Amino acid sequence: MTREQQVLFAADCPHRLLLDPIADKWSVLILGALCEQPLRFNTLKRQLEGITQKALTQSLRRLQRNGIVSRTVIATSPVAVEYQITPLGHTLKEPFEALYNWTVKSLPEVEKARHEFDVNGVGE
Amino acid sequence: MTREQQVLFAADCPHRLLLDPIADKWSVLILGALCEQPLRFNTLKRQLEGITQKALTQSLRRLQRNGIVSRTVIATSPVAVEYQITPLGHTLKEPFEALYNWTVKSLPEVEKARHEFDVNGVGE
DNA sequence: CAGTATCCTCTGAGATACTG
DNA sequence: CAGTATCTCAGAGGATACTG
Repeated sequence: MTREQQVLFAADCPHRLLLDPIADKWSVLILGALCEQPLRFNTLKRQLEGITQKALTQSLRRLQRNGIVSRTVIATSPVAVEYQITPLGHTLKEPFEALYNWTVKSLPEVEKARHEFDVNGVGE
Repeated sequence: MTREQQVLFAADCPHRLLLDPIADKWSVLILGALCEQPLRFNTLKRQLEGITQKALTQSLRRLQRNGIVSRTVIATSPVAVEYQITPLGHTLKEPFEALYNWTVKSLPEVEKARHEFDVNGVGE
């Protein structure tokens, strides 16, 4: 193993750990929505069909803490809260898209492999 | 939201779902190890400090089913089983590295944001 | 050696109700 | 509107024992 890869794949590497709170299912979807435009809590919730209030709050807090989104309270009545992607958060778009492009390109081959496996089993 | 992004971030998109069984913690580490050279079950286990037999077996099966690694039984006594990355699996290296490079570049700014958040709270 | 099989724990996701 | 507080419950994951 090269030195580069030892670092790249070390389990406790702080760089890799950084992805854990950012790359989970809901966070990626939130990022996608906010990349387009700032959104308020309930608008966001409506856009992410299936997310619970609790999950949305938790994800937003995590993203905010990591500097990926910002939270702005607008003192109307009732209060409004706007979430917005930060410049740092915006730089995530490119690597995420690279990964997404891989899935688009590879899905047919993966599906072929799955079918093969499901028919032939683990192989002896 | 552009059409492209609606696709990119749709929760039930089969392309995105493809990442779930591949991009989890152990799978990435296994991929990293196998990228260098084929390895046998217990060698792999020793290299991934902290993984249980169960988790390793499960991850390897999942990766095999998705066409990312291949499994070869060598009929010695006792039996040997060699795991090897497939050409398809190898193409994952590049997008994964792009993401890793992002973490390296962004960690300082993220740490600054975390500190800020932990001191000032959510902000009102 | 390379796994299966079982049991057990314990987090964490979801549903529900409440509030400034 | 934008959350917090509580409860419950399934299931992921660990520890242990067994096997071709």
